Amino acid sequence: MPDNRGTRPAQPTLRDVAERAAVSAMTVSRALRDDPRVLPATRDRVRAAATELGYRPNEVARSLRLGKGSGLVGLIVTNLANPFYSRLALGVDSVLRTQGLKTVIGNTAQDPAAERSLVEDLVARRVDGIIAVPAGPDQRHLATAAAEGVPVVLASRPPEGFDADCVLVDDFGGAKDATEKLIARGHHRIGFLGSPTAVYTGTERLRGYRAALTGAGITPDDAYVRQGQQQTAEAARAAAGLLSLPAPPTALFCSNNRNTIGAFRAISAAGTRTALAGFDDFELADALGLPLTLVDYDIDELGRQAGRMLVDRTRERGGAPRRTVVPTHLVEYGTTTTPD
Amino acid sequence: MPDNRGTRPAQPTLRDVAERAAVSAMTVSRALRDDPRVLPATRDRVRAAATELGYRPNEVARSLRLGKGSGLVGLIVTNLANPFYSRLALGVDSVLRTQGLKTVIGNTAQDPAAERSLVEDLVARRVDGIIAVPAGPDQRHLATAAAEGVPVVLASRPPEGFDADCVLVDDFGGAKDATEKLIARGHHRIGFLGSPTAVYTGTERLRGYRAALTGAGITPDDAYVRQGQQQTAEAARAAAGLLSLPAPPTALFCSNNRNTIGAFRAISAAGTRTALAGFDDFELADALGLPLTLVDYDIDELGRQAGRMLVDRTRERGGAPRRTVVPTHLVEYGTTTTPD
DNA sequence: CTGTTAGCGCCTTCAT
DNA sequence: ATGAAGGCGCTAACAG
Repeated sequence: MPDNRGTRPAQPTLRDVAERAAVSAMTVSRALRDDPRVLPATRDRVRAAATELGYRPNEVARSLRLGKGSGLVGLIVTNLANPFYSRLALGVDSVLRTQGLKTVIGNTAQDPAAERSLVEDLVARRVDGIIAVPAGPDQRHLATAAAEGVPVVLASRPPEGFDADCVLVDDFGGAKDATEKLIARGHHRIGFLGSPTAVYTGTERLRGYRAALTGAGITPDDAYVRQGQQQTAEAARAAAGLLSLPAPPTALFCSNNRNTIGAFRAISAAGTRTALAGFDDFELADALGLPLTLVDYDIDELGRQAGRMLVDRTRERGGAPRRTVVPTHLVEYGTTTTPD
Repeated sequence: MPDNRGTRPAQPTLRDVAERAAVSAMTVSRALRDDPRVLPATRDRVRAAATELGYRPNEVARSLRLGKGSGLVGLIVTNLANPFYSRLALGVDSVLRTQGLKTVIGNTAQDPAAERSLVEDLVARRVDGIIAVPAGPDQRHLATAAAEGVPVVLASRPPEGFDADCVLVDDFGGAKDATEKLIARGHHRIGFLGSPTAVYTGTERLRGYRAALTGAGITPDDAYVRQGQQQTAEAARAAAGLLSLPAPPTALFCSNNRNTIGAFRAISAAGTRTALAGFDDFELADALGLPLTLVDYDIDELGRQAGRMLVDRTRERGGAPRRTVVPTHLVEYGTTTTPD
């Protein structure tokens, strides 16, 4: 991998400003940071010199000297194009920016190797912390970072194999609620479409779905379960598969918005009256001309809580790891069908 | 604004590793970077010591010493929650990462002051460049950064008042094509819904809309033009306003996806057969049960080109500013209505 | 109020 | 093949 950090034309330094203002570098340093010990007249002179030279403090040097972090917090997500992650990022940033911290977003595109190298790079840059939505079950790179004293907060998944703060969604409860709603409407054969099995949120939501069935005296049937779809096209194919079973499900529960949208397309194409429910709200869900039950929750709040936890952790290291859970609620769009 | 960069527990440095491996710091530095001048045996010993200590090279110190950039590129956008910007970010990052550069995303939430301070911070961190989608017409902060030698690339808007590379979309042509399509279907009274007037893309698209009308011998009527809507709700209100005119437009052209979606909602609510066209494709556009003509273009490519331009610029400073334009094409969803 | 000294962690240069 | 000196730009600590 080529190292392309550019050769920068030399920028003026403290000393250049000092020379021009006929003071010492130290005085410039103080004047520019509004140290009250500097004579107002001197301060103004220094300021003027700095402006004339177009002086910019070098945050890199400052950071090194202060021996603290860089004022940066790394946020690791798998796919920024998913509105879920971009909203999360905004929530995180809204909190961090009030604390003078900058958010560096790293996109891993689901690649564990990319995630690992990203973490290493962030640690090397001495970030003040890392907020991550880990892609896979192997979190050793995060464990290492945490062990080296970098505050780590996980969002939407719990830590595996080490201790860290985390902010979760009520995956189990939300999935159970939505499935129960379908059951209450008279559905017995309910299909499940979900993300890869290795993903925590996926398995929790599957658990919730099964719990709802069991609680209603319905035996979960794995023939109605399709897991592993990440894109809407795959999800549509999986849904079509379920719909063409000899005894097709009369309702589908989808564990995330990619699967819900895919299922919607499959149902539209098949022309059936299959009821649809899913995890995650999404734009235009109300305009699809199909009844839809969605498990909604405050993504921004998820991000804000993650940001707050990280800030707390930069202040008080040590202490037991904290875990909070963001609640979910059901949203209904259109009118819901009942089985024939 | 509190400065919350955390106090980090001391991490092992080169010297710590040197002591443990019983060599000098210099040798450690070389060994860790695979300098061939180091005896393999020594190198292994050093490596072992580094691992045992959990040593991580300090990128901050490295960066300072090398006197080059930080290996970071700042990307400034107004609203990450808009899929347009998150896709752009992915396109940019896909190019930069192959060059060993990291993308730092800054969200300004349309606030010019936030944008200014973001630029300053990036310059202070000695980023290797800045890619920006400026929020407003005042670009002096970017001009300053450029003048100080930081490569600046603008995406989707041209530089105002200074020279810089930029990557644009064929705003004029796309808007003209879409409007002509509506005209070809027999529409004469065509409304326009757009973003704030100060935004370049908005004015270009308005120009395209007007050019199509004029070209067809229709006199543009400002009574059919509504500008300034940023959110779908405002756009829906503006569209409803047009639809309730004495002689309502039989078709609407929207200058971005927020306005298109708002217009869609207004048309649905009003129950009219108003034809709809807009700039930007969006997910589920095909599922709205309404005919829709959209101006589509490759956002990722926009990002990739911006990334490439920046990389080029870090290598060869100087030279005339470059400007490229990403082409657009029309996409049709559903069947299109003709005026009564 | 201002200046001097020293050093953050690393790497270039020049010895050895 | 390895090491010692010096300094990147900045600031804390201690003069004066």
